[in-house]
Amino acid sequence: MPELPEVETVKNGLKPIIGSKLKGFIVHKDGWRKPVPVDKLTAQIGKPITDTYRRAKWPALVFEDGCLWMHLGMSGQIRLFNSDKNLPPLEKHDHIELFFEDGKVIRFKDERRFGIVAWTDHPYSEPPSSEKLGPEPFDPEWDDSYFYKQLSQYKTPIKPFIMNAKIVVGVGNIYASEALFLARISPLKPANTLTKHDAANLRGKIIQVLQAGIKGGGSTLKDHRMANGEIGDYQNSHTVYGKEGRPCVVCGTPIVKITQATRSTFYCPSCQSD
DNA sequence: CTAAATACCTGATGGC
DNA sequence: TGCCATCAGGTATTTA
Repeated sequence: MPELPEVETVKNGLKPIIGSKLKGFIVHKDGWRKPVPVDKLTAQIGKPITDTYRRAKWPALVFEDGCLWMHLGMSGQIRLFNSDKNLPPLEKHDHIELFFEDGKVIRFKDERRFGIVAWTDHPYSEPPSSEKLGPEPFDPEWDDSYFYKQLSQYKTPIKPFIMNAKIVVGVGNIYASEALFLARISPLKPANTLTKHDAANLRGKIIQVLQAGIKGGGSTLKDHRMANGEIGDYQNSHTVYGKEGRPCVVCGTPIVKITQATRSTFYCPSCQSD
């Protein structure tokens, strides 16, 4: 599911858990890419959630002395139930359950198990990403001159470039194609060939599509769910992603699908010509 | 150092 | 109906 808008939607939907104290948990299935931090979580029993948080595509439950991260991988869902009475039956890939003293329950489901459950000491710490993460797209630190300077240093095609979390976090395969379409920039264009005007334009469109995605509750292609189980809406606003062969909404030219860095890219070869 | 390829895992879909 | 190949929101690790 999860690019920035989907993770932000999940994080916001988990807000009602703030103030609830952890009562216990069950790991129905372990054997993830990283082991579930059972000892760290056990140490939090009796302690309250103080906030919910997001950094890049990592959502977290914040405790007084650390963060429980639940990265959603490609197919993860985090569901919040207000009462342990009349809980729906456990589903096949509900792998972890958190129980709270007030009866609330959080279930982490992940069919493909590309997700990661991890603990870091200190609230609002950086997530356990393997590489140092770049700036948040909505952070004023990520401005036009910073972005342009980054662009000028690499010849990587712009589409995989903006998906690189070292450059800016949160942009995944859907929103990268959508932002480039709005900016009328070819996904194949080398990063260092963008002008200052292109950079400012693209930065604005990235922010625009991410904000619109959040407003729409994220894009549900298959797995994305809000914390209350509802699907997102923003897939209905996609202009190019998944639209291969369909007419461009601007000029009518059929949308083309190509592969870049092993990922599908969709674009209008007319509006987004080199 | 960068950049590209591969691996991780389950399930849906389409061709034959 | 079955079997095989391909593809899917991401990222950590390996290979060049």
